[in-house]
Amino acid sequence: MDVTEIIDPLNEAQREAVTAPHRPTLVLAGAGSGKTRVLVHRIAWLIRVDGVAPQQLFAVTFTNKAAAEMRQRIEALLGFPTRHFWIGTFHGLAHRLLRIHWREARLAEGFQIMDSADQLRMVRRLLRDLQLDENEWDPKEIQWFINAQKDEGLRPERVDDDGNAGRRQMIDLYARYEKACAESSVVDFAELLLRALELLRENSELLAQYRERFRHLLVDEFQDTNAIQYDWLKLLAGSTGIPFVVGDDDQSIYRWRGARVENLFSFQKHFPATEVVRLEQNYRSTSTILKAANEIISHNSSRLGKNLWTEGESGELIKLYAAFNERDEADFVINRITDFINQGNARSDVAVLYRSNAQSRVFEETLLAAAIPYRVYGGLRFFERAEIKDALAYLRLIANRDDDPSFERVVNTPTRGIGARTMDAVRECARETGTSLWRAAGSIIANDVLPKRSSKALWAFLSLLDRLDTETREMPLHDQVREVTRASGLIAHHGRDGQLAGEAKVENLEELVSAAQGVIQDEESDLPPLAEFLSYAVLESGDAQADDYEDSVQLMTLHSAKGLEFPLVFLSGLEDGLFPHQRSITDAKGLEEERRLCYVGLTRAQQQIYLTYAEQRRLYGKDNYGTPSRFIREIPDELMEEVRPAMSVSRPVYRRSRPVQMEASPVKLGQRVRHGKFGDGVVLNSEGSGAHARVQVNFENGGTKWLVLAYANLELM
DNA sequence: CATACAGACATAAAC
DNA sequence: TGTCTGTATG
Repeated sequence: MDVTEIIDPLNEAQREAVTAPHRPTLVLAGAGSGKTRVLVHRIAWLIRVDGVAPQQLFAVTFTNKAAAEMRQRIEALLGFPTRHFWIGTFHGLAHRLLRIHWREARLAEGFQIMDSADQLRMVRRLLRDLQLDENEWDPKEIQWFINAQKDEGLRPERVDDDGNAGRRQMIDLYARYEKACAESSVVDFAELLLRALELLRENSELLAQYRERFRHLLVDEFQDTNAIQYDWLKLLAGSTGIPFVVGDDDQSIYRWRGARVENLFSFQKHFPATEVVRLEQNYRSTSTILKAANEIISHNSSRLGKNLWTEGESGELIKLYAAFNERDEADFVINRITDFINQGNARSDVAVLYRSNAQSRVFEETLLAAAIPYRVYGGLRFFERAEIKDALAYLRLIANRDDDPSFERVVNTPTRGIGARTMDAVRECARETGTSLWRAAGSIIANDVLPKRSSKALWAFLSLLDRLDTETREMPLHDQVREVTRASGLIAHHGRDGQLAGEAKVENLEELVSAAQGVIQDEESDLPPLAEFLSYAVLESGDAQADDYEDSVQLMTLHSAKGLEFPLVFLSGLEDGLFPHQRSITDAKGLEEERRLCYVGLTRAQQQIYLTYAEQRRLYGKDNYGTPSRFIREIPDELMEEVRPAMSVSRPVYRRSRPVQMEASPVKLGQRVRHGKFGDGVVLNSEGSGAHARVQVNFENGGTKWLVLAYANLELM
């Protein structure tokens, strides 16, 4: 067996991880240390050397992009297709399980998935039905609440109201929301995970079957897992499964989205025989950049601890530019970019990073003025565009008539004389009889309670859908999609307006037809092509500007930069209040996450990084006078040089001042402590105060533990 | 029923 | 400040 291909390109630590014995393995992989490579080679090793069958693998990532890249690299290494491998996102794999076992999961066969926008509409409708004021009950907040509970694995019955009336109302809304979802046979993203978890938890035979099958559970970006995702892993692993997780606590930047770095800390405790491998050699950045990154992140306390190093050169110093205002900042950045391009470099080798999306505007305007092509990450994606969602709503209704959110969306799009009064009557009827809008509409027509004209319009809509269903059922998917966009009147509707925008919408609808052509059938879940396409549209809605192949400068938030790398990086808006963001600045955990974000930003750069801040910044129409970010101060002077435009009056170089200490908790994160029984360790986390204060300690001789401060008798060192 | 206008809203975002 | 959403209006 030729294993050189798998082993040769690896360094010692990577090799140790890839060839690790079949027991729980935790790979702590620093930025640019070859994390994906390790996962890919591990899978190849398991198959080629250890004789593991592909169907015994269960490999999870967070994005479709990461899953696709993993697939592609495995195929390149193994030389055969991985179509039937269980490699995908948590949501994608959960969905696959639910499609196979929809009956056991108590779902309708044709259940549909709602995206966050659909979910918000659903919440709004619920509030309207209950006649609750949207100003008092913020739909977004309710949506957030519901998702947060689901992310923690909590059904309404199990959420504690803390004796708080407002909270009780939220819980009630959550319960009603669940009921509405069930009546419409729709599930939201969090529901996919929770339902799949419950499916396995409540069906011991199924669980046994899958435990037997999936022996090797591989998880990418483990620091980003939330409570249910970790529960999933633990449940599926049982005592026989072999988890192999890769993560970096220093790159955990999604706490606000439910991610728990703690999962990384408690992994060893849950899987006692865990082998830990640290990947600390970096292949991406110059040593100057790495030193700065290491230095910054060392100001964080709750860390497992890692130190990146490189065999590479020290490279250029980090450049710091103090701009007068945000326009000056953009001018400076774009001038540097112009120089870089004029030296013969590709535009796509440059990234401009910022903390919040609002900052992109000035850069866009300046790039536009300089006629430099650019690409902004984020924004509306193809399957999220209004006209596409309209078309999908028709298709969803064909697949599942009870899909209320879709019904609401298109009953009167394009307009067909079904107004607010008619819909009020339909909703009222649906609520009273506890059925879907579709059924309610049918019975309202039958009972003849509406004015003739309204009744006729409603009937026309119902029969349009029935007709579309029967007439297109036997067609190939893309023909069905084409026919639906035409017969629904959507094409005519957008084509009619004669505007450029309308033309683009028609083109998008045509694009949807081609997208339908490319759908690949999942053999195991055996979905009809339409259902396959619809779930693909929600779960894999793709990039915002997928069609942009022109060589262009990359503009994105720090969050979307994670996982990417560029020879030249600009880290902009380094002002206290902007980065770190105002809303995280007063909270120790929030601030540490901001610092990790800064660490992520720095480690994106391969050769050169510029840090910029503005002394004055106009944001949302208001002028702000910021102080330079504290993160700048945390970089040693000798790694940085201040640059100023040739013409400007010289000013004193920005001086470091004492960092401000802010910490309410009795024991500081990062504090070294000694315990009578467990020995020495480092405080990773803390919660509560006074008699209830607890701290999480990472002990040197194995494992992390939560201890009640009042009893633990910890000795501070 | 399309258009105009007022008002809300702006941390980050994958599925 | 600019954009998006919902509603008032002709």
